[in-house]
Amino acid sequence: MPTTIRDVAAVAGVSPATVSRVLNGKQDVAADLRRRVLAAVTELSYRRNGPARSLRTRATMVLGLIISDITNPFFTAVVRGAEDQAQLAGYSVVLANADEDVAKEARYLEVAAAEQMAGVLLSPASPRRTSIDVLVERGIPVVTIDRRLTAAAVDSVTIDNHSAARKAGQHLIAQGCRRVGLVAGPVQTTTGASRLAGYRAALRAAGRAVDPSLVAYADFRTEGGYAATRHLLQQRQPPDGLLISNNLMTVGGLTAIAEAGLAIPDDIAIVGFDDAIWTTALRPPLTVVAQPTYEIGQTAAQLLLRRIEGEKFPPRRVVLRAELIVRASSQRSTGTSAGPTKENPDG
Amino acid sequence: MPTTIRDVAAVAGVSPATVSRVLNGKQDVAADLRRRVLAAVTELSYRRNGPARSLRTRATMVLGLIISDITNPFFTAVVRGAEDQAQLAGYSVVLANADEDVAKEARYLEVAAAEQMAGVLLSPASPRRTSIDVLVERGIPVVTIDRRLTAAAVDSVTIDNHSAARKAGQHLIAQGCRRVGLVAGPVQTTTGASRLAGYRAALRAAGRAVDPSLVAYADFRTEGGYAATRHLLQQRQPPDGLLISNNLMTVGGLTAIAEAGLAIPDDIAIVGFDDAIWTTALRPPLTVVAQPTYEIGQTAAQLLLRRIEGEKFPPRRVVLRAELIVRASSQRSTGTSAGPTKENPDG
DNA sequence: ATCGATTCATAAAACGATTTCTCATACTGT
DNA sequence: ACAGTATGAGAAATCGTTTTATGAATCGAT
Repeated sequence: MPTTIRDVAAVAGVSPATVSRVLNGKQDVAADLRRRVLAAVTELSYRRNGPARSLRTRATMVLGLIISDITNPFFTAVVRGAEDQAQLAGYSVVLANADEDVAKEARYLEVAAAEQMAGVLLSPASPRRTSIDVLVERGIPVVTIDRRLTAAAVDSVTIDNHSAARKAGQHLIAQGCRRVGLVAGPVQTTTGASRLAGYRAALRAAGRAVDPSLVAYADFRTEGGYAATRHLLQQRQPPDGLLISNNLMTVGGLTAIAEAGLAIPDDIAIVGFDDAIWTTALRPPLTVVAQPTYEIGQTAAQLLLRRIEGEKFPPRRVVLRAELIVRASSQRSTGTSAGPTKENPDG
Repeated sequence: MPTTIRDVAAVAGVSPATVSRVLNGKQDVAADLRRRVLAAVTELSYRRNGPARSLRTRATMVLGLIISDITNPFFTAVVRGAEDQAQLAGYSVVLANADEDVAKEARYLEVAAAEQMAGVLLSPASPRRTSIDVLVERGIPVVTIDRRLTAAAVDSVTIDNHSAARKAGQHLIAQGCRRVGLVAGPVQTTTGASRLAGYRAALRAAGRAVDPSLVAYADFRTEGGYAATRHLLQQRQPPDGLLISNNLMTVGGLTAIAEAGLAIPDDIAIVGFDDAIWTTALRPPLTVVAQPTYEIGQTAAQLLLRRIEGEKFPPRRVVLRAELIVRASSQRSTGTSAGPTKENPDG
């Protein structure tokens, strides 16, 4: 039923081999033959059979994109960058949602291998327990995004989490916050750990002690952020400035703060991670560490495509710069020369 | 280099045919042979070659998911539902972002046909100009989500947009809003049109005239929502209640309202569409028409899988119920017995 | 005018699985 | 004990494309 390359060849009066060459732009085919073939193709509205092609060439035009949480707007923006870039090169993108689950992730990596995908973009659920051996064995290139793997020597595209978190912390200190807290992500992810380290560096740079009671750990999810923030606010000496390590947790954190009846930024100044669309709809608008999400996806896809083309170079670690966007949620009316305004309810 | 079915057959001391039968659970294979095959499979860590399999069976285990805007959280939630469901049945999901562009969409539909995908989930960019003929010709089933196609007789999963918008409108009226406005989506989408119709129905049911100056049209995007809302607020008689037809436009609308210095809900009561994660982080929390996003994806995938299995039934139009979640952004202190509080700036 | 070099198209062999068709073996019933 | 029937396994064809190896034809140069 479906038209094959033979049908096209018959209509054009040539052999299947010639049709194949025309379609792939290979070698030289006489101009008139090429025209006849192209005419036949459009006449029959012929489309190559992908699987047959893949079988023969031992390669698909498909990139796997295994991300750890598809509901996180950060990743969807990354997906968009990768997808646009892939499409430019004629590749399509297969999306898989590993849900921060190493087992589920492993299953998808196997699928990628079985389907002979051209390459895989991966935000590993764990830097140590995630194994990409299945792909490496088969020569399928991998680029990790947002996070790194400890063992494997593969390309990665991340942001400078440490310095971003440090800058955010220093900003809060400069705004006059006496007790700067942190809602940290899982320390077993490289992002979680780096942001925690950056926060600590900011405190040290300001000559302050790192008070463990000002750090709460959560799981990068909304509920986790809510619980962690609540916990911090219930301390005897709650924070008057808070850095939250990702956008979902920020949503939870803001809810907890609102429930506690605290005013932002005067009772507590807030800096979040990731510049989601809704940050400017908040009152006050949210100060954030903006990650170049689209660019992350784009860069990672470019790197992957170069590997797929067979280009050789030592594993590259691309680190993109995150930017602190200061908005009202962290700007104290009191400014740097802050007096003792700690117990100052909103007027 | 990669191990094939012949290698497995050799190790197990059987024919490739038997290996195939074991792997597909076909017919009866003697227990001891089956054991030997399975042992060989694990020993060689053999994985079937997907393309070869697809070539022979003329079917892939891949579902295409072509959505109109991947940055819209509504769709990512849908994706998640579909993806979970597909995975349960052993299918993987290929994601494509059509960007509300009919041409780009057409290209992806062609790819789906060429790759012989098992089925396609689609949120059509246009009810009329989107053509799924390429797929229908090849017998590839299609289920549309969120929107419908006028011409094609395919299954669809949508929500009851009309009644949802009507209920939202009636709620605003019940809250004492005198001038209920609408930020409408593109009328060429079925969702945009239905929500507009539902809004009008609410006004008519309350015995009010439909004032065209209270309706602004936009494109389902943030910037569009911002511009449309600004436009409405600049009217001589601006709305004191506003229904916004999707979540991205709501973000823009809220920004415009904040810039105008209006207080929610007293100056203007707001109801948005889609219960995104951030709606509860807003102050006041946002009243929304909550769509069962995950369930939409799930149901659509189930329907598609049944079609793929070859089940026959007349085209089904599944309509899921959306729910109005009333929060503070629409609850007037004045209640139903509202007095003339129209020109009341925030205190 | 002939030879050699070049161009361009075809025939046929892969690619790795599934599946039809065939056949050997064992088993049942009389 | 024998004919007939299940039963299970193998040989080989097939899916639609790419690609190598082969060969025909054209052209230029001596």
